[in-house]
Amino acid sequence: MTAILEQIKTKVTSALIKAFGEEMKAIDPLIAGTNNPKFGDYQSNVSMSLTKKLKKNPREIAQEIINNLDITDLCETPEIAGAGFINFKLKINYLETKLRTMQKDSRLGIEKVNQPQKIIVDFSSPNIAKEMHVGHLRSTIIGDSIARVLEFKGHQVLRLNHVGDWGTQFGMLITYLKEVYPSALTTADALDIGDLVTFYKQAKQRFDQDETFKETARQAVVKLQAGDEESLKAWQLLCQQSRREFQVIYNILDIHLNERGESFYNPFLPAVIAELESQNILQEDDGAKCVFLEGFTNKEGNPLPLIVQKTDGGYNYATTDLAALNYRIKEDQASRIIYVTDSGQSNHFAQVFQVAKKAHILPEKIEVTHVPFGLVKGEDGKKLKTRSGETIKLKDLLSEAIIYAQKDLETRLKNEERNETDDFIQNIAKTVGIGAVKYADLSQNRTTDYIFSYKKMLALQGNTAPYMLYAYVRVQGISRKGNIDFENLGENAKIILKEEQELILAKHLLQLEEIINEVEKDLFPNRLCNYLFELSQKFNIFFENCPVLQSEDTVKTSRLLLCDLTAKTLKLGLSLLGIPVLERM
RNA sequence: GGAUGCGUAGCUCAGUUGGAUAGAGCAACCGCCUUCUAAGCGGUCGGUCACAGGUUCGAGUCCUGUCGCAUCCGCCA
Repeated sequence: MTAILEQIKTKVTSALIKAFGEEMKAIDPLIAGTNNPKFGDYQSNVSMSLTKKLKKNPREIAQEIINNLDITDLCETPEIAGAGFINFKLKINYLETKLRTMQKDSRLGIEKVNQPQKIIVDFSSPNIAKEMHVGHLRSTIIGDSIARVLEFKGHQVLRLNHVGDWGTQFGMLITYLKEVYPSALTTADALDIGDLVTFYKQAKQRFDQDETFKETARQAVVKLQAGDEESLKAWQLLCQQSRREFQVIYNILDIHLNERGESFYNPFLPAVIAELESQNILQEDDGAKCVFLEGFTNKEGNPLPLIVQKTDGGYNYATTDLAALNYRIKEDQASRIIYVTDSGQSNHFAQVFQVAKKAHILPEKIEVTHVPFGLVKGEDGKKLKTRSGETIKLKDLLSEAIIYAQKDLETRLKNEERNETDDFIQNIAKTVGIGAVKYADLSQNRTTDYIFSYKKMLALQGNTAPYMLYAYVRVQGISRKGNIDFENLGENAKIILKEEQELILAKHLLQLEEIINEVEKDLFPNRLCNYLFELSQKFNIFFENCPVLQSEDTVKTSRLLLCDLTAKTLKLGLSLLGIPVLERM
């Protein structure tokens, strides 16, 4: 089943060719949804754009397009309006049969892509020996949703957790632990992860202040990178412990990832340098090996280098990223690579990609995309911190959301004099709490900073997870009350669209595929959120105005089908955001 | 100084390759539960789309400049 927009596009294009010749093949027919029902459901803006080319007035062009258009299966006769807009109004019986087809299909009529791509989504990426904190929230949630959408479309997705398990930080930590807590380097779990973080901070302080310590730490990195056994053992212990901690969070969030940290690429780093050298783009500057960049300058206006090997011989993250890119293209055979990191790294990625292109590591046909996102800020508009100024641990943030949701629920149960089991309450609190955190993040255009507020994300009205979940619950309420089995409404059950509210809901339901295709292409999950919010609103209006169970048979069946399709759409849409639904709440 | 992003209603934000009258939610005020979960629905109020030019049939959207905010800027990742 092809999205309606695509079908109209194809038909208008062939009408253009018929009317004005083969050269119209390259012209985008400029089809878009209308912003006002009086203009129908879709419009083409192409006539206005062709006036110069064809030396005719736009309404004339529009008329010729319509004369050559074969669209009677989809739409009423198109009308010309305003400056030369062509308005398309979908036929009701077309809507009815198409909706029924969707409702019967487990994928709701959405086809998988013809040519699946191998796509890498690089997201989450916490640092070993540190706890996951609020800074990892967005990458984890947005990356997961993007991966889910691409997987649903049938692509082969490799979800990579590029954990920070290598580099200067380990030299620092190992050197410091050797001094103050040597058993942590030889015994598993000798330290609590929280203490490890404390030691890490102290190590960082020493590193910044104490030159001798700095030098020892640097040597420790070199030793580690050279494969020193004692260092490797210590490093592995720290990694294992962190890994288990991360997994707790991933379990709560229901996120699956393949860990492939920076260390994985360690063996390939020298080859990167050799490659850059052989292509004559490597230069030495102040003892460091660099590639000089185009379009990046320092304060004096001189070109900025990308440093790939430090004066002490160590490698840094640019080197790792180049090696990773090379590996992902050559070994993983990825044709699209997506990096979900904060927008502060935009420069870095632009630089790495530039060098990779220059060095022929990155061919033209491979699509690499940095998917940037803004900061998480507190309600005061500043970077989110605890009251005492500490970074907020992700674990704490998530449990607080669950507690908040539970309190809300318990107040409501009390007011409504409902009695529910503890299991029921726990389950709802978790689903609503975690769903709210995810949804709040995903529903905002990711490029901007976003203000984190439990109160807003858990609000029962507005563009929030609870609102969406409630719409779903309402449908389930109908089936419970009426003892309805949605899967057994009869093969001949029909959707009949009569009321205004039914039509509005129906037309919106049909847009799902267009939206998912957009997210697949542009990687903005907030479009999907917006769609689901509008769907919920439209369903609620339908629910208020169109009684289901009390209606006479054919109307009742038709409305039940609409309810079911709405519920299925919400469930699928939310699942692509990583949010499960509830039967009751 | 340079790079990138942002500036839309009192607040939080949408706004699709430029398209017809710029949209939600919150807040404020007014209505609707003997009917499928009122965690809902309807209504009222609220805008020089930062500012100034430009491009064109048409600009919140594209270009130039100005102002403001944020993030980043050679050996951390």
